[in-house]
Amino acid sequence: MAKPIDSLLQTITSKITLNQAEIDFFCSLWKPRFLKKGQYLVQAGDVCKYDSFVVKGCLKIFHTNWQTGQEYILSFSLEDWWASDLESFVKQRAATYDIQALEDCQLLQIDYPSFQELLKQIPQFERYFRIITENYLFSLQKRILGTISQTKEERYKAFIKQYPQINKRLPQYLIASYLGITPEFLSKIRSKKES
Amino acid sequence: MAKPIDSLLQTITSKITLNQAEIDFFCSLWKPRFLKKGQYLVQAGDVCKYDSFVVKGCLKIFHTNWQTGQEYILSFSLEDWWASDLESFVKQRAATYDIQALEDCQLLQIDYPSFQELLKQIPQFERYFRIITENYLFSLQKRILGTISQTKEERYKAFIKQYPQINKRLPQYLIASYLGITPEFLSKIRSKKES
DNA sequence: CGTCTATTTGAATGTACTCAAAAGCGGTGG
DNA sequence: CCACCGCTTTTGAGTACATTCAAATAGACG
Repeated sequence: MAKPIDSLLQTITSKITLNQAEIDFFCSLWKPRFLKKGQYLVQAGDVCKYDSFVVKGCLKIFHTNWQTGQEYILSFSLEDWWASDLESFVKQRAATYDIQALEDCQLLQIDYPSFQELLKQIPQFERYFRIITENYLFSLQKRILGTISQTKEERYKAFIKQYPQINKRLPQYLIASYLGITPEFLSKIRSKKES
Repeated sequence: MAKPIDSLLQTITSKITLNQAEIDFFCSLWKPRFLKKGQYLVQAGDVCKYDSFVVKGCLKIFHTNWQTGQEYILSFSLEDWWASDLESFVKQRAATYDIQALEDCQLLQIDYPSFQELLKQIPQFERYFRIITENYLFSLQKRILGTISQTKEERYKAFIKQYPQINKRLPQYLIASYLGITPEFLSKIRSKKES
């Protein structure tokens, strides 16, 4: 039966090759963590002590405007992806984002000292995290181009094409927040398409 | 008298420490390149063969919609920053962006094999490029939050606050393209502020 | 001075939002 | 089993934000 660590290990070894001693060391650094739906993984203002890998479940990374109480979702973290305020984690500074579980979640966590030790002991991870950071960056560049070149309706259509499973899995008001549109307007877009 | 390579070296050594042999090796990998205003550094469809450091001048990285001919500026590259289609460079695939000089430019370039050799010979650079990639990523995250949470007028105000020098240096229609607004509307925003 | 390009201005239009009310939907307890 | 509660989605009217298009003005450069 598959252990939680296996999905993390598989994600890693699809990009870099490790020997058994490295695998054992790597696996020893991660601790399981469970979150109930609604629980916070990180709260803005705190230092993000852990980088978390999502084994099962789904979270939102968002910013809250304290003037209006309005939430803006920066991204969702689903299975086989990461959930952290990366800037807070790598600089060990106060987080600017909140991270909250949208479903019951199973995570694997590494703390900052262990993360530094990992990079030191197995320098390949320096490369690994450079590459996944780059790939995330490329997706953000595409998203920015979308926001400056498309109408909100076009952005929604592109979203359901790229992430059909997220669109089905999450309520409309969260999708709307991610896209930067009102739930009412998203409702109108959706009803338009079916006619 | 300062050589072009000095500004690159200073940027690098502000984050990592190199010995003299490493400095010499590093400097040997970069070749100067000059561009006249209007010249292309990269054209969409080509493979981005070089990573370029901007010693002097200014370029735009943009995407062209072939249906409409409309250009959308992803970012500007000014002194002490980089100009490349990073995804094209690191994966040696066809570029999706064009890069064009907005002024006469002085660059330093490294080709892909030399870049790989640099990472291999001096693994510290693996770390260095991970860190600057992360920092660029954080700025993109903030930009995305801006696009989903602010009106276009608010985005312009945030832009001039963050990049007053770019706002003065470049014509309005380029700023408008970067912000994803029309030049006419930007004109109206600007005239409003002065009243 | 003339030409080319960039900016400004205004009217008409389109896109998306606000606000309010109604309808849908899932869970819980009587 | 149904009634009620809380939360999400839908719908519509009115409004605000931003665009399009066209024409006038301003600036840069030879």
